Amino acid sequence: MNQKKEVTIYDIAKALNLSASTVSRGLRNHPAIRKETTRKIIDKARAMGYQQNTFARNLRKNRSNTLGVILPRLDSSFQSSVVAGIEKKVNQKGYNLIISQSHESVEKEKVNISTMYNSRVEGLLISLACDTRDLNHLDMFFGKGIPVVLFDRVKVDSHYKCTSVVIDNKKAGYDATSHLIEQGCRRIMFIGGNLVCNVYKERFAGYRKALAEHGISDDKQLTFIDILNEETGTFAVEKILKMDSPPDGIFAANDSSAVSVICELKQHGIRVPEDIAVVGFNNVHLSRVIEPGLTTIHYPGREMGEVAASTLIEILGQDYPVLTKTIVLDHQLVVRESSMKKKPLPVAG
Amino acid sequence: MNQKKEVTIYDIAKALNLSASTVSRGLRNHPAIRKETTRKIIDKARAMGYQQNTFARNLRKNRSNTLGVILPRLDSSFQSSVVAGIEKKVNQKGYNLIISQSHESVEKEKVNISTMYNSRVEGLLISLACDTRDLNHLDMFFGKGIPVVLFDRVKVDSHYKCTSVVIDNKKAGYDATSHLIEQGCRRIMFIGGNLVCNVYKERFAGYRKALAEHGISDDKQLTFIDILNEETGTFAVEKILKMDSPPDGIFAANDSSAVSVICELKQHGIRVPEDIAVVGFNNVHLSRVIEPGLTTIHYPGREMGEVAASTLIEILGQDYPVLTKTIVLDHQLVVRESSMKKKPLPVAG
DNA sequence: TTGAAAGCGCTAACAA
DNA sequence: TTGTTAGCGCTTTCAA
Repeated sequence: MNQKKEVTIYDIAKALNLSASTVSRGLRNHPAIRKETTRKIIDKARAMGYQQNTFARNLRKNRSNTLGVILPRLDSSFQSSVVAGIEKKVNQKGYNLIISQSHESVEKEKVNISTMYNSRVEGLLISLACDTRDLNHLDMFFGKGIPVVLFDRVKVDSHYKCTSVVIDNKKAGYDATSHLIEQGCRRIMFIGGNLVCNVYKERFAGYRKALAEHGISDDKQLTFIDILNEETGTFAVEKILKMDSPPDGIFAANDSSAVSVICELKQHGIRVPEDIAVVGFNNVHLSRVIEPGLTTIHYPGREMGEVAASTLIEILGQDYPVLTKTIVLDHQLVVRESSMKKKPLPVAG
Repeated sequence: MNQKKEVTIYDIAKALNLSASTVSRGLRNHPAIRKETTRKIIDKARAMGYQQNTFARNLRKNRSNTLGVILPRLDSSFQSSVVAGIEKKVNQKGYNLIISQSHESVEKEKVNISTMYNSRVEGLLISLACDTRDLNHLDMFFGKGIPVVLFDRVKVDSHYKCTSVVIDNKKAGYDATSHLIEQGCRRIMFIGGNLVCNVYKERFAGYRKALAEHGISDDKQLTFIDILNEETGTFAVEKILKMDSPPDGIFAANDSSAVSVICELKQHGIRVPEDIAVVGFNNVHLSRVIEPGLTTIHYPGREMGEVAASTLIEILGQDYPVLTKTIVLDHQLVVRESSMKKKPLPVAG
């Protein structure tokens, strides 16, 4: 396929009886070229169907004009909204974007990082796989001074200089748990993902802090760690059913697990929130649709993507950028029926 | 940033007292090079931190090793699962992937197409914006023989040669509507998006065919065309409430609108399925969570992405590829409670 | 205001 | 089995 010879600046030069350098300048609107000449060059280029050869340009200028994103999975409603935000910003600023998924595995993540490096991305946006324990595999980027911006799933490591965009997960976990306590819950179960991952670790820390502050002793039995997805509920509820003294509240570290827990509880005739109140995390669309409506932490995915992308692009434009900034976005507790033990049920929000 | 001089094959050649071409060959495991030499070259390259320069290689070989995807939006649970499938396959085959969103606008789509073209993608995967009326803006690709694979939102145009991956939307619309008729519905409302878009147009055609076959005259009042999203229900139900003889069934051309319709109906005390039965389209996770469970058309997003990507890569590998193939994936009607007027409600599936 | 020439790093045809 | 050489298309320095 794709045989036809490309039109080059030499072809344009010949057609116009100019030199290639003049054409090159004209095409980029160089001030040293006479307006008329520039005009002629651009017209001719269009007429001949000229298309600039990015490789030659990049080779010459040693720039790729491309940014990379690596994230655990694209088919997650939260993560895809983050990428949507990233893509929008990056595109706006005239960069290209290459994307890959780590499928929640450090090993795949390493491969992706190499690929990005070899593609000579000028900057990298990354949300870590849940089993990533350190940032060593990003060494090649740090070593060459290619800026890396971590978002959402980050790792703080004083050794490496990079920017992060996050929310205050500990505070959010604290807010969620405190809300359950205010609603009268005393035995609150935590359902979370791999604690190697900052988001779950911190949400868990916030949960424990809230319990401690209210003098509630924390019962190991009430900690349930697993992969969080649409099946989490099956296993979590199975565990609950076997307990001598079951929980009266659940804080699940993401919405899909929270929703699956609610579905499963309902199937076993356990009432939500009367028997067990539930709070989730993320405020995905689902949480407004399920009955009872899911109380959850709202958390701006699209915005997080836009901020991460803007920050990276900003760094790229600076000669002496600050590389260790941490940007913390706001979160809010959105109260719906799934946690309202006290007041009469309001209309779904 | 990024000042350090790169290691090139010349540096390796010098260090090893070889020529650059030998190094180039060794690096790619060329059979003509002695095993021992190859080994030495590779070791040295690693030791020196050599990183191959893709631009020079691409410039020389006139290949980019990159594929492009353009789709309406990344933050849609269906579309993001398609991209997830695409990314996986493309990555597996060693290509890079660049992605952009048209935000459902032909104009943005045109810009994206140009960018992809300028990035010299070797092939393009595209799901059209809903207001795209023809494929003229893809001319540059066809003209240069760069293969284009359309998926999901396609346009059939005998003028252009390209491959499509779709489902049989008309049949699916027919299936959905027939099911409602079997359940005893006689006044069935169609809720769809812009009919310029093949998926809505065909689902509508299937709907009308089913009505016609059952001798149900079709009432213009029962056709509701709008942007399909989480707010569609508000407007659709508003219309229903004003009708003299309201529908007893609704076929909504995607799940998010179907779900929003159900929520809105319930809020107005209209029972689903008793008063109005509802069928959606896509089988997103949501449809299993809402109550009553949403009857819908299952439609394999991830698989569609994988098939589209594989097809494109296959074409790229052929000297005389067949470019006008249409691949039709299976769909199935998934029956849940939202449409079960007749039988007692089964357990949610 | 324009042109000549060198070179970015790599590959491949041809020669040895 | 290895080396020589030319050139992919562009930008940029230096000269005119």
